[in-house]
Amino acid sequence: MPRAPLRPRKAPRQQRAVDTRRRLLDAAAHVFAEFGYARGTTNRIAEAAGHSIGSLYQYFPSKDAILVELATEHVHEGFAAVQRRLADGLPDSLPAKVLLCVRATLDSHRGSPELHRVLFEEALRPPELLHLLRGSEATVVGAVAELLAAEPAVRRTDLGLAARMVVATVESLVHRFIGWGRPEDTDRFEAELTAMLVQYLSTPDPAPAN
Amino acid sequence: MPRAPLRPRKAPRQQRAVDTRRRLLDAAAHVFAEFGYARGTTNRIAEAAGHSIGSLYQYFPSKDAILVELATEHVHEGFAAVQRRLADGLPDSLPAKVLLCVRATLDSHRGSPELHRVLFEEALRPPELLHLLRGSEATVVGAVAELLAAEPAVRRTDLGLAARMVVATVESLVHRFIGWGRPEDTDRFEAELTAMLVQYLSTPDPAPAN
DNA sequence: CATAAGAGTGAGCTGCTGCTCATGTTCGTC
DNA sequence: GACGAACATGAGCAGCAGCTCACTCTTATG
Repeated sequence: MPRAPLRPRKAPRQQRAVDTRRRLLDAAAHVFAEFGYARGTTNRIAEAAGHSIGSLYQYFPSKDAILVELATEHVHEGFAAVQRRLADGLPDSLPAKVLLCVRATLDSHRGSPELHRVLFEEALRPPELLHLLRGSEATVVGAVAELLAAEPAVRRTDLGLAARMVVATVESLVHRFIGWGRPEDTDRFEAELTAMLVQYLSTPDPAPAN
Repeated sequence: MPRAPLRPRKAPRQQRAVDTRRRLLDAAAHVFAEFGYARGTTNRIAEAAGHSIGSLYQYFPSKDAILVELATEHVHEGFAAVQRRLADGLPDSLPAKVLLCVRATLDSHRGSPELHRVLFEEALRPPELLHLLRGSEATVVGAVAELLAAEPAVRRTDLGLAARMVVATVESLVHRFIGWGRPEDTDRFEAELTAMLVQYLSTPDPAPAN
């Protein structure tokens, strides 16, 4: 399993090549979601895409490269979704803002929770993936920290720490809920998680013991 | 990769066989932690244990069986550690109780966070592992729910839900912190997480908007 | 139409995986 | 010390993984 460069060895120039590349990527998403990374073989991906294994290696230099590409797309889509939600305007109250974050995170997991699991938990060996993850996490934490700074209801002193706590909590619990919870409990879960975070944020720092 | 029964094909009867089995298991823990499950090969495990591959298959019917055994041990050790902590007596205040849970969870992750990740995130394909996980989680949630019920400071009405939220939050955030945080920030993290949970638990259910 | 480059193919190579089994070594028991 | 059972060995097998490459088909362009 030699490490190969992750950039495509050939860029598609005709439309059908673009389509082929897309079909391969979509098939990879399905195959990884269904079989996991180790058992999601490149031959299976090519077959699921309705193409030969040769075509796959025309556009992706290695199996890892497909994974990284998929993860990159997923992250970018997540950011785009948040932008779209923010286009309607940022709500006023702290609970509403927190709820917005929770819903945005729920959205980005809903599509294919299994794929999400594979991308960001099972197969985080390729260094490029780790970089991507850390980078996007840092971006999100930064944005949340700014959001908190502009919100008078927030009483925490260390906003960087608070932002990291919020992001980690939302990300982790949403992930767990999508995986194990029932869809009809979503409203309940949203409310519960939002309540927890709002309480945390609006409590002064040296938490008074009981 | 045919599915084989997970029980040992031969029980050790002499002391040296017991030792061999232990060495193999310990080596597996190291190898899985270092290489992950897919690349943590049985040959590598045997080599790391200083035994031949044949010996490995005397005591474990398959690679999956080793994983499941390792996970089972890890879970049992976790329970035992909590029992030990509780032997000193259950503290009075809610914050102290929550802090105890947080510390117990920190303990069980500290040993080898990478192994923990492999066992409970990367390689959760074998059905036996899933059963183990769900079972132990249910046990923990049940215990926490009872603990909450006996605590007057808790104002949540749905204690089952609250218990699930607490367990999920502690488990997830501790895991994240161990993986990414710096050891010298542990006290800070403990306090922050405890504060968050205590605030959540001691707030009445229909969270008043701001 | 000619033609060159782009796109697509799939048999098959290399390497490594989980695992077997025929054989050798050590132990407990008499 | 003899002898059977328990223990340990490791060359090697079957199978499949990622990936290559010599080849064919399609398309854009003159």
